[in-house]
Amino acid sequence: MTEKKVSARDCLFKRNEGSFKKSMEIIEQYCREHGLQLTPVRKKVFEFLLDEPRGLGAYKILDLLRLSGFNSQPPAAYRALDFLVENGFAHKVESQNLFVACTKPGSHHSPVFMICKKCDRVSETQSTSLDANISDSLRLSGFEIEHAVIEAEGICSVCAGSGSP
Amino acid sequence: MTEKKVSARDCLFKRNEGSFKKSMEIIEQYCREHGLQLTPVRKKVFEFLLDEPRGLGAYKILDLLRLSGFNSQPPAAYRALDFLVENGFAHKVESQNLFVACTKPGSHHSPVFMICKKCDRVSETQSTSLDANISDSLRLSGFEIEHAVIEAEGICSVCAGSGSP
DNA sequence: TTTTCCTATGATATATTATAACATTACTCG
DNA sequence: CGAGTAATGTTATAATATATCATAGGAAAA
Repeated sequence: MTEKKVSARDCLFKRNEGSFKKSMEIIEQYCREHGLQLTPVRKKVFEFLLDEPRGLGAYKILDLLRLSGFNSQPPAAYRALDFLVENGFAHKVESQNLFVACTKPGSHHSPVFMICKKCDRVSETQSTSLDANISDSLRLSGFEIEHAVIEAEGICSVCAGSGSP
Repeated sequence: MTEKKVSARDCLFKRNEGSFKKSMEIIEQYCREHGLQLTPVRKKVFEFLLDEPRGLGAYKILDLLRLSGFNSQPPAAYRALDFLVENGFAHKVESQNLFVACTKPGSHHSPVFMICKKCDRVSETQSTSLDANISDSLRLSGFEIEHAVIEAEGICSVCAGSGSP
């Protein structure tokens, strides 16, 4: 209960190269094993997401693609994002219209997001007990959950700890 | 294999006139007591929301306003919605870009939505135990929640045909 | 009463987010 | 090869949301 409180991706304010490489390797392997095509544009978009803990809007991604030599139109970005989201490599944060790399790529799960209003960082956790609670609570009302969007806005521990914004 | 969508109005639990009037009366009183101006356009938008359990998009509301003789532009709809949401009379369902009347107007709370994929009906609950769980879970990671978006997609009890609501 | 201020609304324009539709490429597999 | 599928290119447009400045209208101060 002491170790796994905060996702590594967000807790520290710097991306660590080890986990970056690891995430990329994980999805590369996953794609090989599942016959999925991790095409250049899809891989690039995943890189962008890995590199931005605050998440990226689709049009920001489009800009970045163009800067990287992909002369893309909106559908190119959305298609890459669709691929990443469908395969569990990324998530859409609905309340912000923004996309983030998944911290557990390839595993199907019900993510919980924490969005810091000060630093805009988006952290992801998987709270199984929370999921269970939601399921229980809503199942009591006879509702069969297929998917849950859980997004908390507030102040992250780092920003709360530091005196100034 | 396309399953026929059930019209929300054919759904079992129909909107009942008593609770409609009650909601309107509640927010009228609340506005009187708090010096808030429940102007014609604001009141009309709240009526639209009360009358549509599937929720309404901002531009649908704009259409309805025009049909009601308000010759409005988008900001008119968004301003009315801002007013209703800020004062706890309505909510935005982020994952659907759609607005619903609040079932507990005037009280500040953390709503949980259930969105049925078959009948599109949006139901709101307030799960205090759920809130507590989310708070606890995230507070463990040092995150201070200010607001939580919790939206479950699935099949409602009526559409599932599974027992009582 | 007139002025002042504040709130709400009107009106125009534009920003942002997302998808439809159809053409083309390219990859795989028989 | 040739047919079929997946991915991408391309154009256009839909859907959602906000910025900005102008106008109106009532409450309250002067």
